[in-house]
Amino acid sequence: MSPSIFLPLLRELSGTYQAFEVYSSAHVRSLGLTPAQFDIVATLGNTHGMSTKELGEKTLITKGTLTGVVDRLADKKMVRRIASPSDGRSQIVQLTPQGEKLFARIFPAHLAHMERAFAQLSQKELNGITESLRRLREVFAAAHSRKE
Amino acid sequence: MSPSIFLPLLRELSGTYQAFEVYSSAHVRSLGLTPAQFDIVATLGNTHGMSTKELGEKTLITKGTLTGVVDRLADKKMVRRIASPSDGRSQIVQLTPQGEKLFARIFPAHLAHMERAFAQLSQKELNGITESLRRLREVFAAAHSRKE
DNA sequence: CAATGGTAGTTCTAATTAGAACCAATGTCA
DNA sequence: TGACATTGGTTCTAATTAGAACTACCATTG
Repeated sequence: MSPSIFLPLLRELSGTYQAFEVYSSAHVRSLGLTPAQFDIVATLGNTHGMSTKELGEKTLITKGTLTGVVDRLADKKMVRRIASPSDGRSQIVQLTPQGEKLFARIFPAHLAHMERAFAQLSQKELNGITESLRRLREVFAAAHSRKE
Repeated sequence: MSPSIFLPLLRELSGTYQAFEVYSSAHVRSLGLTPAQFDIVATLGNTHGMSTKELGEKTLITKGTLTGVVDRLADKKMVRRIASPSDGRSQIVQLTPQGEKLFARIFPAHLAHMERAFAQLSQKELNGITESLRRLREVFAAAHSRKE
């Protein structure tokens, strides 16, 4: 296989993700949160909280990073940590009432912002793109699990 | 439009990019470079150098970040900065002979690593995914340029 | 040619990032 | 039960990140 065959795909993947980041994170910052903080608040919204581990899995934020992000949200009184009743090692992170209010204010606003972008896509296009992404993810996951 | 319609796409985009990062950057680090540094070396390879501005456009690295990344590569004697002959504000960044050797060693190795992942995809799948990414990028770019 | 506005890079700050080392709690298994 | 590996979180370090303010250098226009 000639290498140049998949290089355009990689460039497009980086460029597309970058375009998403620029569009999304500018809006998130205008709401007063960093993208990582928004991710946490959005994930905790409408739940009773979850362990740091689970939060990391859902947000794709590494555990080492997560400690700092949660620390900063806790400083702002938006989340709190409570001990897990079932596992002495585990912390449950949950929104405070103030965090709930924040969630209610910014989450719909951000959804509306993203919706303005996606209005350009038909349902069929949307599904096709999602499927392409899923396939590509599988490819990397499979290659990764072959461990080399 | 119900919001939930595009959320799976966004999750998939993040997840796919993350899977790519994990697969690619673990290998890059094993070669002794950070992903950003690799990006710079790969972009400068087989050229006579380019301005910091151009380098930033090709690698999608912000100019503020770029200064530090190039600094570190310059510390390792892999790149050097020379004044632009035509523009007094501009710097040309180029690989040193040592940097060229590094490029020759790691670029093909990394390409081969990526190729192991892409071997699973047919040419047709590859084109389809690339097209999906391009379309999605357009959507964000268009929404972004409408400035809101 | 002087004023003015734009551009290329650097610097600064706050935050995120991955990865590795570490600690405490948990699970396993003989 | 007692050794031992595993797991959840924190801590530490080096690097990247975006964004904003700043400097130096163009370029344009009157």
